[in-house]
Amino acid sequence: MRVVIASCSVDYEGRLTAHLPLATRLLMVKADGSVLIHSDGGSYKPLNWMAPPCAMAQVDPEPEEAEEGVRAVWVVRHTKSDDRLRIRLHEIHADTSHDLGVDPGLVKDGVEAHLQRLLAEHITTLGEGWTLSRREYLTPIGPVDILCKDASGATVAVEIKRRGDIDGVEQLTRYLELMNRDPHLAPVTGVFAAQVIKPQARTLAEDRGIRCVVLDYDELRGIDTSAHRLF
Amino acid sequence: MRVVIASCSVDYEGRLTAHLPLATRLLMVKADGSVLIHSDGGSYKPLNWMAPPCAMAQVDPEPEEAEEGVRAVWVVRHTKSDDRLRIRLHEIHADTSHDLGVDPGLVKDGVEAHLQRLLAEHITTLGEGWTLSRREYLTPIGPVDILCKDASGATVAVEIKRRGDIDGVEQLTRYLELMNRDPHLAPVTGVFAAQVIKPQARTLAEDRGIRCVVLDYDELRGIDTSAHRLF
DNA sequence: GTGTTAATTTCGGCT
DNA sequence: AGCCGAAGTTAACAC
Repeated sequence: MRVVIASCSVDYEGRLTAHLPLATRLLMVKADGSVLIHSDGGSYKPLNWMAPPCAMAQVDPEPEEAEEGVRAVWVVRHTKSDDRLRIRLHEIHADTSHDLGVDPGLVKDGVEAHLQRLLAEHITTLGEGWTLSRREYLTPIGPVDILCKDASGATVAVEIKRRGDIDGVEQLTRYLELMNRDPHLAPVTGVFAAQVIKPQARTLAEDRGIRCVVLDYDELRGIDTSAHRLF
Repeated sequence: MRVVIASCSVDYEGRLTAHLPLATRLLMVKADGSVLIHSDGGSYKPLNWMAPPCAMAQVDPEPEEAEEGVRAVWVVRHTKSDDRLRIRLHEIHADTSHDLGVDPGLVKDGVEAHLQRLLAEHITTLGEGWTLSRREYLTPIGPVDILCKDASGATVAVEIKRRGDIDGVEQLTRYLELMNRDPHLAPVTGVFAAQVIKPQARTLAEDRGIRCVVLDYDELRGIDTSAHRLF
């Protein structure tokens, strides 16, 4: 990885056109050729960048650029699309390279898949006497997160989200429409389960006869929260 | 901005739990206290990070950590939520700081807002004799991008996307349902306009009687594409 | 490889 | 400040 601290201006042309005026920034060139241009604030998103696969070439400044104090010009081109980045370097404050090797990668825990597994294991959270039929029940238009039966034996489709938005309600609605056309399955009712349900999503869901359930991750997970205190 | 190259392991606890095994990485500490942990690949998203507002404190390694070769431990805590990051530094290869100043920020051109303005200005792109009624026509469930009339004077709602996906069709469908319930507006037909329309979105739209139109940005913009060649 | 869905999304606009 | 929709989204997963 190459790290350069320099004052620079940048132009991007591709899916849109964008320009960065002259200022001091951090330029990161990764082993795969990708380039990141970071300022000293904001969040993890760079001001500008080029995603791999791409290639960087250092070219001579145009005469006009040289007059304006440009010492070097990097042209970065995407290999597949015609996205391109022109970085004009003025003053270079630092330029170092380091061999980082391949990263073993991030290990995650606690995302939607976990919510789904936990809810499947504790399906009675949705109601006394409910039973699990299938997880990831495949339909031609996508997988239904959980298919179960309520106490009366009626089929229920459950859509699980971390954050319950209008999109999730639409998704569940499509599944329900499809399944209710199948005489082997119909009638199927819906449950929209999420850690947070947005008011608009709740309104839409209830208007369509879909029940909303707010999930408590820690409650579902149980009492094994005490172990492995790192902080 | 502080830039550190070091072998490290990282644990995150917050909205989820995540762990990074020991490896050499780049650590970026920005002026606002935010921390980014980058590997030498992937794209602009860091392996792990802490968003501002947050604060970093260097603490002593636990005895076990010291035995494993940990030279320093950074604990980064988010100021508002209880998200936290524990970074264990083993070998430190570089540690530099630079004053970057405030960034003037990115100037963009060519996103959805531009498409909408251009199409509104050239509404006859959709058909001879069509006329613009309103841009951003507000409904209780959101704004309709463009409301116009076709050559026969019938009302048409236009949804504009850069990339036409199934979501956009659902959005337009909701607007159409709502507007067609209003006797002052009905009947309203729909046009789904985008630079690219995905096959599934097209199928869904046409199945619902919504016309699909592919927009050519350069064509809408006119012939002033020749100026300002940077590449 | 293509398409679909989630994300510690981030970012901007508007109410 | 909160809500909603877009993003040069990126990333993971299924087909």
